[in-house]
Amino acid sequence: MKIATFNINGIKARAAALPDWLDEARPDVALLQEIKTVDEGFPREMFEERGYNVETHGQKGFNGVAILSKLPLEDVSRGLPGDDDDTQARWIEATVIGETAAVRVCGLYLPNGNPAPGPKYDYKLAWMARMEAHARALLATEMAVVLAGDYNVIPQDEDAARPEVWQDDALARPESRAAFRRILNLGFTDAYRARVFGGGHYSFWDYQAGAWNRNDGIRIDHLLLSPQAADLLTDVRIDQEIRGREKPSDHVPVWVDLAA
DNA sequence: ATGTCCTTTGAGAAAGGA
Repeated sequence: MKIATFNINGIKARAAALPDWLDEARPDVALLQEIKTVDEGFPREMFEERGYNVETHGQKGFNGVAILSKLPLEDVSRGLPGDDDDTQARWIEATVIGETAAVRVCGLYLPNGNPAPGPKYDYKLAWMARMEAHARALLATEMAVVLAGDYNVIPQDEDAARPEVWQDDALARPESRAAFRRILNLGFTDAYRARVFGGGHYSFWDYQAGAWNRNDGIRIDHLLLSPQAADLLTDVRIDQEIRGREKPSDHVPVWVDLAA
């Protein structure tokens, strides 16, 4: 079961690049972030005609997440538990019925948090605390669980081409990194780091200042695997070349293959 | 290099977010 995460930065703007990538990469499941549309505005047919089931959790103008799946989906849930007043569309989860195992997949768009310090940073850290609580509950189910999305967290200095630039940024500040580690320490595996070591591996390059051409990137899109999912891991990859194409997102897809 | 892109508002250009 090939499961990908991809922050597409607007479904309307990616109407060509996203189907092109889907046709080549052929993921069984694609978790999309920043669809930047309400549910009614999402072009479901574009994906249904390719054999995908479509579940969205949209919002006007920004945020918004979606699940595309060639396999059956059950028990779809929208929104991160823990704060009924939080109306931002940043979380969707569902159970994917694979040939040999069911996988609980969660698609997440973690708050950016800048400027830090400030209310947006407070929201980010509060959101991460809620995510930790929910991740703990998911672990308790003993299912194979995949937490995949745009984490807006640079886990370590090796995950940035120029770590000194990000030192005081909400994506790399100690509190953000510690909150990310707390989730890992529950028993999750950063799928990419289970297989690939060292620097130079990024999932985001800013549109500004020729960041892509200078390979001035950061690794902020992650797939965290519960022990039951980590045991099924057979492959992981960043589809980096997508960033060099026409009208790209500023993020690229990251995917895992699970024996499920 | 204060360097870009995407969306909304509202009807052209500017803001907010990233």
